[in-house]
Amino acid sequence: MAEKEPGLRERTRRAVKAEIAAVAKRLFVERGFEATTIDDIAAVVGMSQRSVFRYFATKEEIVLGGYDAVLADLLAELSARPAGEDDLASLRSVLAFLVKISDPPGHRDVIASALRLVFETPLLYAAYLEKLQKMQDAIVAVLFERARAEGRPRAVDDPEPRVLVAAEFGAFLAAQHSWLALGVKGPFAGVHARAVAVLDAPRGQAEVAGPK
Amino acid sequence: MAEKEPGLRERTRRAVKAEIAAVAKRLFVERGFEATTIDDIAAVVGMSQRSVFRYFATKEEIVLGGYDAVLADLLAELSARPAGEDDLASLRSVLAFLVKISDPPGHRDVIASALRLVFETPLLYAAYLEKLQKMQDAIVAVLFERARAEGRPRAVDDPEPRVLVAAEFGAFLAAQHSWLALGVKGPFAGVHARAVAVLDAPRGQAEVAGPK
DNA sequence: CACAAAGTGACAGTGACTGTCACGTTCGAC
DNA sequence: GTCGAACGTGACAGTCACTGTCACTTTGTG
Repeated sequence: MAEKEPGLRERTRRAVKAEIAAVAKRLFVERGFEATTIDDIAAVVGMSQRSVFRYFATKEEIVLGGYDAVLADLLAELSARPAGEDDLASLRSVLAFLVKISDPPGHRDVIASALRLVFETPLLYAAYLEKLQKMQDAIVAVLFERARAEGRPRAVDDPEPRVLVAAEFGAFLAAQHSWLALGVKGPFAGVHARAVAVLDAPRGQAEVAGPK
Repeated sequence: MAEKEPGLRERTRRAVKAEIAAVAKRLFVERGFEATTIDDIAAVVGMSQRSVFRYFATKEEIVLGGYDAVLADLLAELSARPAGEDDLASLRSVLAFLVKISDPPGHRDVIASALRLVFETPLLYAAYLEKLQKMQDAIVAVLFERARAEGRPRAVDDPEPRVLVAAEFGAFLAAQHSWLALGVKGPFAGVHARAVAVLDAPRGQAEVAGPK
């Protein structure tokens, strides 16, 4: 629906967008997100403030805009799951995808500074939480729809899909925090696996001997 | 630390604050959050825009400011738990408190419109997510500290407390969504219990027969 | 080449929020 | 009771994210 072959216009647009984002991210990391104005960014890129807003709707989008594409990919991954697969299994494959792109090989230092920026800037952190929530809402909608299509419709107030999705995303976010606390060293997948293990541990008697 | 006996100055301050909040919430529900300016509110209350900002740091705080007190109560509840109690049990008592105040008897219609306002206004929803996250962060910090004080310190990158807390809060939020989807009918505690049951169900084979 | 669509700069405007200052009120010491 | 300090407020000016508009240029297309 939106996937045509590039086309020169679209390609320049993407290039400009990428340049703005690159410049902006650098300034944000150097001076801080709030201390950097859109005019600063526009000046460095060499365009008017108005034009920057033609590429990004908000200041936060400059940093987090990439997650719109991620959301689309997540949904694609989800609808590629075999019919009849249970929700948790589908969900985990979606999360595995998210985990994969959260630690692209060879870019760990870039990811680290970006992650730090987002987690340490309240405005960005709030926007990030909103993005994660949007992903969850979209996934939940698909799970409801899938249940309906497979002849086992769920009541509108059935909390199960929401809870499952929220728990998985909660573990994902917790893993990102732990990874950051660790200095973004080592593969994220390992940290995430430990987080998911907490979810899988039988409830009611927490305290499974932790790795030490 | 902040709990002294009222004192006239403090009492008037709280009264004014409550009046601003009451007026603002009415206007927000009537005209929408974004369509209502601080000047509108100031005009109705009969004060200057500047003065409104002396009571509330941001527009969102007018609606969500109450959660600062909730956070304090949550932490009080948590530190009142018996030493040695396992994290999940303590956590559940904290959540029970949150559930309780989320459905105060006799105010369900007020809660319903407030909940709808928050969930349907992106700006407010993001701010609400941020508040919930702040609560989680504070609770996680206490759990880490408690573990240290009890002689079983956790590694800084141990994801367990974060995951447990995130899962519980995820279930809470999911329950609020389900409650809203249901039209805010019936006790919230019931909806919440169903949500928590999903967490407690053994993993790996989701699909426990749902209520029908 | 012509023409419509798309991109841009310049300008003005809104609204959330902040700093500052002068003025009036109030609280506590005496 | 009174007086000075602390506090609350209105008025005003300023910043910054964001939006609408318009005239102008650039560019893809037939």
